[in-house]
This record gives sequence, structure tokens and C-alpha cells, in this order.
Amino acid sequence: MGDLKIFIADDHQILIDGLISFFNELDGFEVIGHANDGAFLLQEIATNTPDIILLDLNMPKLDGISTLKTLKANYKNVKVIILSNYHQSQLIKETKALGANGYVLKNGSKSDLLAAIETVRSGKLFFPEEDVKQTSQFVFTDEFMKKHQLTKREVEIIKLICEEMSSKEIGDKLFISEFTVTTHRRNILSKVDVKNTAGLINFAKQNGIA
Amino acid sequence: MGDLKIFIADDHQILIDGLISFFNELDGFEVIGHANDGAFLLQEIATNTPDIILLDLNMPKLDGISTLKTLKANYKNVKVIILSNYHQSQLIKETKALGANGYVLKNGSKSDLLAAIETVRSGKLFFPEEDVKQTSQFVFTDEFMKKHQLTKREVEIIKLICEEMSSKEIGDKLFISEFTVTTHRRNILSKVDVKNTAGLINFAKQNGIA
DNA sequence: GTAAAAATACTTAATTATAGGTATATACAT
DNA sequence: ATGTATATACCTATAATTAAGTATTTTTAC
Repeated sequence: MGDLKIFIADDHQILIDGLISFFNELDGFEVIGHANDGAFLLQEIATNTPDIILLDLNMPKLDGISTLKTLKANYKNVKVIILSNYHQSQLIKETKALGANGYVLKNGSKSDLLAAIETVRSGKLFFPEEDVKQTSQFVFTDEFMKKHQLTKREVEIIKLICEEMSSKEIGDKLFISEFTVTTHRRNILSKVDVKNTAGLINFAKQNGIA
Repeated sequence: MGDLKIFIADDHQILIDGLISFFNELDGFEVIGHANDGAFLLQEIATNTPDIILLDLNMPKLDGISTLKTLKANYKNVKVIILSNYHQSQLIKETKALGANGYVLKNGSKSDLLAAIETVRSGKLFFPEEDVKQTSQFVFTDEFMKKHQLTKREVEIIKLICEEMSSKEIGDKLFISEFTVTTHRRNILSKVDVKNTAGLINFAKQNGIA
């Protein structure tokens, strides 16, 4: 039984080169090719089919999603692991629905990547948890609230701000005065130490609130 | 004479791991550390100073530009090579003006990177030619811009909004009137179909603009 | 039961963002 | 060269956010 044949598609050549070096250090893997866009990927694997494709979502010419569709339509036995920049539940759902076998964050570690490859090779799926639901979400929010001194109400309001709601709309939804919401917003900006709504949303995204 | 000491700062851990593997294959290089954000980078090199820093521009907490300023203010002998996603003449000019020693594209090859390192090590500067064609400037956003009908200027302004800047601040930075920025914002909200800044930032995050 | 924390609500004022209209110069492409 | 897209810039208004101060009620914790 030969090495596991890997194909890498990413628009960053340096990342590709790095991954090739990385796999060269290991036994059992062979990088049989690479591409900087989806179109070239499809062209290349027509003559030499890999076992696993590491597929970036942001590529020129033919983006990752479109490429994934074509791959899954024409290559039933090829496993595809998405290489993504973001932990975006919508993207995770979408790629999973389209038949991707795994989803790895670029800001994860190489051991994450290897874990994903081993999991996928064995026929299972490797995806990040979608929501980190109920209990664990609360635990997480709990620690994070302590760290930033935020209250439950404040976190609740942050979430609604992230949903494009104005202070008035939030007040209506929570059955409180818009003035109260304004007060909360002021306290939130101060605690989180950002200048405006834009900064607040960045903060929320970074901390997985929204 | 020992190995050339390299420090890598990039928010994509997988890219870092790849580069480490890459340098391990070669003689004469030692990766003495790495960081996923500018703040951690500064903290790390305080005790163990590298010869060359490979610095990504898109990092959380402390972005590349800010980090570069601090580096050049406090570490006169450390060479800095920018790792950038884009061949953007404005960024090239800006980083050069701030004292960066080199500028390498992530979608370049590893030989580009090595050439940059050798050039910079010898005390010279390594920057791409400035006369970039407009077409290749925003490779990654190309598809996406078409999809959402956004112009280059609009994408630029979206990024700055994501950095907590007000219309007035953006105008000052881009040397245009704040009224012009306001006009762009209006067109952006309309094209992207969101109600306010919060929605815009969600959109930007989803599409990897910021 | 009491003290502390959180949530509530209002005021005044200043700043910023959004909505809509309009107009001109420049760059781009056929 | 000529139309189209883009970037520029201003106006009037309204809506929303932010800043700062204050005060009451409710909840929580000890």
C-alpha cells in the first residue's frame, strides 16, 4: 500500500510550498500536485487523481465552492478537506452539504490538519463544531464574560447589535426603553475598549459571541 | 557564524508550520519563534531578538503596519520582510516608507522568499516593481467584487470601516473629502444590501475582506 | 437583612451615520 | 471618440450613535 496521495489547491504559493515541506517530513504522504486556482486543479487531477484534496475557498478564476461542486459531481472517491480562513457556521454548513469531507482552519495547527486527514482517510467527516451549543456556549461565554466584565444583559445586547438592530429596535424586542439600551451600549464600548459599533462587532466575532 | 535567526508572524498557523518545515529543510536558517499577532510578536522578540522577521500584514490585535512601526522604532538592526496577500502599490509604498526591508507576496514562490531573505540579509531592499497593472492588484477580491458589484475604492473603504474608522478619519487617510466617503458608504450599503455598519462588517467578515 | 452589582430610565449635547438629491472630472473600454 | 463606470464633492434632513451625568429599582451575593 503506497503513500496517501495529496493535492493542494490554494492561491498562496508560499502556503503550498510550506505544506509540501511539511508533508515531506512525514512518512506516508505524497503531494502529487498543487494549483493556485480551481480551474487548474480540475485540469491537473484529470490525469493523476489524488486520494485527498486540500481545497482553499478563496481562489481566483474558479472559487472553492464552485470547484467543490464539480469535484463531488465527477470524483466520487476523492476526499476533500476545506482549508478556510474563518470559522463561519454558514460556510461550514454549506461545504458539508456540498459533500466536503473535512473543514480545517488555516489558523489552526498542523496537528489539526493531520487529525483531519486521518479522520477523513478513514471515511469519517471532520468538521468543527457548528455552534458549540447550549451548555458549552454558556460555559464559554461565562469565562469570557468574567474576563471582560460583561454582564448577561450586555452580551445579549451585543448579539442583537450584531444582527443589525438599532437601539430602538433592541429596546422594543427586549421590552425596555431605548434609553436603557443606549446606557448598556455606552457601558459595553467602555468595557470592551472600542470606539464604535464597528469595533464592537470585530470584538464579538473574535470572541465568538456572534 | 551561526544560522540566520528568523521569526515568523502570521495569523495562519498552518502557514507558519509550513514555513518552519521549509526552513528546516535548508541549511543556515533557524526559526527562533513565531506569533499569530503583532502583540505577541513584540513580546517574544524582547528576550530573543531575530535577524529577520517575516511579518504578515493582516493580523488580529496588532496589525502589521502598527507592528512594523513599533519594530522600526525599537529594533534598529532587525530586518523586516512583509508577507502580503496583495500586490498593492499603496501598501508597498507605505511599508517601504515605514522602513520595511522587503515585501514578498504569499502567492509568490518559495524561491521568491529565499531571494528576498538573501537580498535583505546583505543589507539591500527587496520590493516588487511598483508599476503594477490594475488588473492584478486585487486578485483575490476580483471574483467577489464582480459578484457584489463593488469597486476597488469601495472595498478599500469597507476595510477601513472595519478598522473602526469614521468617515472623517477615512477621508483624511485617503486624502478625499468626508462627503465622498459618505457617498461611498451609501453606495456600499445599497449594493451589499445591509441596513447599517453592523451589517456591513458581518458581510466583510463573511467574505474575508477584513 | 444589607451591601454590591446589575438593570432600568431619563436629560442634554455633540458627533456620526443614513437617506436622498445633484453634479463634475476622470478613467475605462469599445 | 464616445458612452459608461468610477471617483469625486457638495447640499439638506433625519436618524442613530456616542459622551457624560444622574437616579431609581431589581437582583444577587454574603
